[in-house]
Amino acid sequence: MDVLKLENQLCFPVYALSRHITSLYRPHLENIGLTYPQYLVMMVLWEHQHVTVKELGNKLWLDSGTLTPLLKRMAENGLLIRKRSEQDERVVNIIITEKGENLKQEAVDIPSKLIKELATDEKQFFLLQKQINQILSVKSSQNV
Amino acid sequence: MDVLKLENQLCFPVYALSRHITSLYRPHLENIGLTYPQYLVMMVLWEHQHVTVKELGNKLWLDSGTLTPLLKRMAENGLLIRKRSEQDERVVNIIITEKGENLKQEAVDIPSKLIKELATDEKQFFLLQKQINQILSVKSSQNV
DNA sequence: TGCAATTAAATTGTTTACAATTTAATTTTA
DNA sequence: TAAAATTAAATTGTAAACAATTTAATTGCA
Repeated sequence: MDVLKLENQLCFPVYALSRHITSLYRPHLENIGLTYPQYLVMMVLWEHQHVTVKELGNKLWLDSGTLTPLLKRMAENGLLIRKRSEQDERVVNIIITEKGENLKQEAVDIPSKLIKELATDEKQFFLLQKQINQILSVKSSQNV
Repeated sequence: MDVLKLENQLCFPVYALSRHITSLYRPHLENIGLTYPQYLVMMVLWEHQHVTVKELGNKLWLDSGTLTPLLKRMAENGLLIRKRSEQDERVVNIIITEKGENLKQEAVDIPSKLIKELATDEKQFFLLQKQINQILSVKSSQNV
């Protein structure tokens, strides 16, 4: 087996599926004014109301180089507030706003829509990780 | 189950794993002067020697907006030549150079290194897609 | 105590991604 | 055959990602 053939790669399907999933989310998230990484931030805030940038980075595996500009954009859109901690001036707290809280109602139907788009039924969705290649071949045949 | 909790997402692990894999590739690819998407292009060229931008886009699921600047950088690095087709002036052919061909020898050991870094043995690697969450939880515990 | 080490964000610079539009060439069809 | 439709790349603009560095605050320890 030629280990440098694209078809023999196991990493490429993960990379391609990740972008495919993001593209499925995009139209739904666009309706509520979010990008996919911003949606991930909102999910953390819907659960916790406030987190530090550091904590957010640990949960999403993103560093401040990615998060700082992303959170500034979200603050401009009124979804959260960036507030430097008074106990430790190095720390920046990210606090969800009323507008951010309200957005949850508009987002609540998105996951079920994604399930429908990614797979034919819920059961198949929960086997997703086992079926990366199969789903990619479906997308592939749709595109050709 | 709260469908908007991060821990209940099935798409986030795919997104996180994809970035994790890229970060594992990075030091190896840096040694031979490639980024991960550029490495994907080289794999196509090592197999086919020449392709059109359109064909490359179909294989990698990337559009000309991504590929054009990426291919220009690779052409600057001498890995390939961009040559507009004479039969159809709309088409741009991407042709691998001698330097690009020679790079394959330097890349040939990378996949086996990745297997070792992603999983403990080759068998486990081939179960990768079934184990996304498990591998992510390993990475998670390493990071905390 | 006071200086070195560590830590948290921010900044800088480069490289993807990708939507939307533009440009130029080729096909189709009225 | 000439205008309309289609196609392939390129361009423009925005938003991630992330390495490397910088800034400023806090901790640790000599």
